[in-house]
Amino acid sequence: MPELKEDGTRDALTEIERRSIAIFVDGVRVLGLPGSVGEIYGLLFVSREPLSLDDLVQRLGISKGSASQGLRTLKSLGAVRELEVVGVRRTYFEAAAELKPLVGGFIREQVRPHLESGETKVMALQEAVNRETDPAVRGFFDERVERLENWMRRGRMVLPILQKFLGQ
Amino acid sequence: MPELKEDGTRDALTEIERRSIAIFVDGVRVLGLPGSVGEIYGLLFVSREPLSLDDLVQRLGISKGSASQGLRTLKSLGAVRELEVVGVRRTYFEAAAELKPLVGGFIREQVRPHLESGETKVMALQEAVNRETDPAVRGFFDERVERLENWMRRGRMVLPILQKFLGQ
DNA sequence: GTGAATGTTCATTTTGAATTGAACTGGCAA
DNA sequence: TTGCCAGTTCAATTCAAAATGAACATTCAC
Repeated sequence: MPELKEDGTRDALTEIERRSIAIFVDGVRVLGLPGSVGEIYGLLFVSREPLSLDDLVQRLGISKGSASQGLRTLKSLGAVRELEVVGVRRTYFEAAAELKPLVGGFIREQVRPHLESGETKVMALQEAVNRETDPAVRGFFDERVERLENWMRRGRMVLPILQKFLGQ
Repeated sequence: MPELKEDGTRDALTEIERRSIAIFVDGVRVLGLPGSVGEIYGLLFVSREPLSLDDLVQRLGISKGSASQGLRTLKSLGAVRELEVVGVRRTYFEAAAELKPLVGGFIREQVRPHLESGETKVMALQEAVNRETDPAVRGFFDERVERLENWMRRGRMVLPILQKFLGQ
């Protein structure tokens, strides 16, 4: 059930807002993040004024829970800036729209952890292969493990290149 | 319900097979592909003999439907080679384990389509913005659209760099 | 302090993607 | 021709991730 303002109405999204949201919902889905994160970022991206959590809840018709969790994710990625206004309790958010920190945040939060868990798993495979004694079989498995290690190495090396290229 | 051999048994996976599968299930999940695709590739990757669809069904305990669909995906990515043996109807598969074509296949099948649909959406946003008349508002939206176009451009440009770096 | 406003957490529900499995297709063999 | 084998398709089911919303903090205002 969509959340409504106290008067029971809800400001409809403009076409521009809807199109921006559509772009980022798709974008974050590709990156493996939930759609609500894309909705929030997409709306902030075309907002001239910063928005509060309650603004997001009302305009997007999502739950407070989703908005809170989505904002947490965006903060961890460095994709939103938090604006503390003196004398006002509510915190406001705006989109951080510079590519470099976005790419950096994504690599740090999403890519590196996966790479690392992959490396752990390859090491475990390596050990299982070391227990193999038949030399013919062993040669084949060694080649496979070596290949995986090579892929991992390239994965690690490509990240700084990506950052350099996409940053600024 | 897992598929069984006619005698009701099923060859258990070796530790090496299980570890390889675990690596690739994770790997393909990150890329947004279903886990069964990772299971199939993971098993093929450490198989010294090519395997048939029925072999995969039996060893992995997945349905014929999953195996068929998974193999189709892997073929489209160029991640498996099909071996036609003369006089034998069954077709056999082996893992294509060279990084370059894998990266190329992934970019062609998964990345480019998303990039293109993104570009279409940005164009639609552009048009909506063009209908905006208030000059102050217009300036802000123009800057946002320009930024998106810049991101798309970089996305397109980074692909060949990735390919060059990961290929060979 | 107390109450109201803001935001978080998490058990439950919902939703959509993955998987199943039965029906089907196409081709080969006898 | 008939029957069988290998593989595909797709409607129905299952399952995991996302979203909800009510209960729970926290903090500010008075």
